[in-house]
Amino acid sequence: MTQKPRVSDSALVWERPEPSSRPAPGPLSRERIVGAALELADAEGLASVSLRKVAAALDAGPMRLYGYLSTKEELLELMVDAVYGEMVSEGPIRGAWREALRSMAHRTRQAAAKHPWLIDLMVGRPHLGPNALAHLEASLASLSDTPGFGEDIDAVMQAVGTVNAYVVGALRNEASEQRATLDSGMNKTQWQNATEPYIRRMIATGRFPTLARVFQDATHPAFEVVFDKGLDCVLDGIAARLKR
Amino acid sequence: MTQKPRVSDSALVWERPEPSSRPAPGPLSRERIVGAALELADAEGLASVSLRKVAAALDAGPMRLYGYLSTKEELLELMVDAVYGEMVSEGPIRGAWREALRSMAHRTRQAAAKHPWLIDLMVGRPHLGPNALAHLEASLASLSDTPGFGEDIDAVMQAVGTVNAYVVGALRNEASEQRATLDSGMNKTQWQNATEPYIRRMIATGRFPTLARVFQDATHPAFEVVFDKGLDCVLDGIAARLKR
DNA sequence: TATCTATCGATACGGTGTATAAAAGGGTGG
DNA sequence: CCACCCTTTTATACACCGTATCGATAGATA
Repeated sequence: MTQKPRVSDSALVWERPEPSSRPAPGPLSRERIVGAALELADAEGLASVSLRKVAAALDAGPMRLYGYLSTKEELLELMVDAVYGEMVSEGPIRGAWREALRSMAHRTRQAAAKHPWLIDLMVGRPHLGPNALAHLEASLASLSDTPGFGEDIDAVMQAVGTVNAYVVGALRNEASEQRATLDSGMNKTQWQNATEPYIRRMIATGRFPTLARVFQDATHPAFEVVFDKGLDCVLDGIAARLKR
Repeated sequence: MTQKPRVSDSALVWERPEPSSRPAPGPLSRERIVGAALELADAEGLASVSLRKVAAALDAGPMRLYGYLSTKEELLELMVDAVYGEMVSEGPIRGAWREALRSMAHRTRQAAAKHPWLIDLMVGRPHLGPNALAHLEASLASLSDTPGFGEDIDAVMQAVGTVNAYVVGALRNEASEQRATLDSGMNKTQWQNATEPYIRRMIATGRFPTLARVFQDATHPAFEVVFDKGLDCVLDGIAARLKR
């Protein structure tokens, strides 16, 4: 049985790279499994994270993973918690409540930028892993000992929850807008060229006058600006309820 | 080839119901397809919405659907837009900007309550269907002619976007918390009994002092209360930025 | 009525998560 | 040192998925 040569590789050994260091077939661990899953997700998207592929990346059969996980869902939870770990390891949160909440939000946003699949996994599943709890604890702590909140633990919880809700929703917005361009094989201008005529035609029906004004007159700021403005808005709301 | 009898049915014709009026094998339409998909999703969850099952519900082969859709993704988009249609058909939005935004948020929340799968489909995909645009138009319109916003279309867009982001994030929170109990075959108390000891053990490590306080001292209000408080908070933030 | 064409359906392919059971491996008792 | 048992790993298999391909079929047109 002759091996089919891979045309993508050079024919000469000398300029052919070594077979990208496969992880030694040695012992497995949850950490290594999650690591492989993260790499796969970062490189090829969440859809490519299948138990078979993750296992293959570790030179193992799919069923081997079931010694460490009992469900694919658990693998996904571990992936989310691993990212929370990255966020927590950036160090403690400094500043008064407003700065604290803002930097929590920015950390999440950075994590979602680094791992575009994160936001998809954050929705639809509660975050109970140790790192997620640590992240939450950090948020709560930096609020609970700030002038204004004092002992009102309910207000702290409410504030953190509201900001988190906004952050998740806003990141989803960004993600779905960016993904629609990139995910479907099109590049950005291709997608714009595909959807803009549609929007323009819809507007031409006259049924969406305000939308038309948005389309024509509005300055469409960068994602980050929109995110920060909305965040400031939420923070203003918290501030307003604080001094009462 | 003898047909295997379905044990769930009575053996006697007399008390056996007629085969629940299958939709005549007649002509298909996008509307009928989406309707079948909605029914399936409402009854058995989003995971049961497969092209095969949807087609079967219409007495058709799976491939038949590809005359009306070119992808399962398109079916999902149509489902979302159908729900937007329900929301829009509840009539125009009344009141000044604050009431308007509040009722938009509540409409979305009601829709998500009626269709638990909705929030899963709202994330990860832009809402460009005609009904989604109508819903957005309604929001924008009711803000753009309200004292305070006046001509500032950017402010209108920002306000609507922020509220929408919060709503989606908050609904995701509710959904994932509720789903964790119901979705995994457990009922509510089962799930609580499964997770509470874990949380308690994590707290016992002493690494989460603030979380511990939340667990013990906080009053855990109903979902709706939390939602409304957060919403009011966001609205306060908008109000604060308005008078400036 | 005959032919063309658009639609539909059967089949098939490659993929998925995971249940089941055989195989292999390592540690322990005889 | 061998035989046994138990745990870990692997092979196989199942049911299901989205959808590409292509022959059958039926409706419309010449």
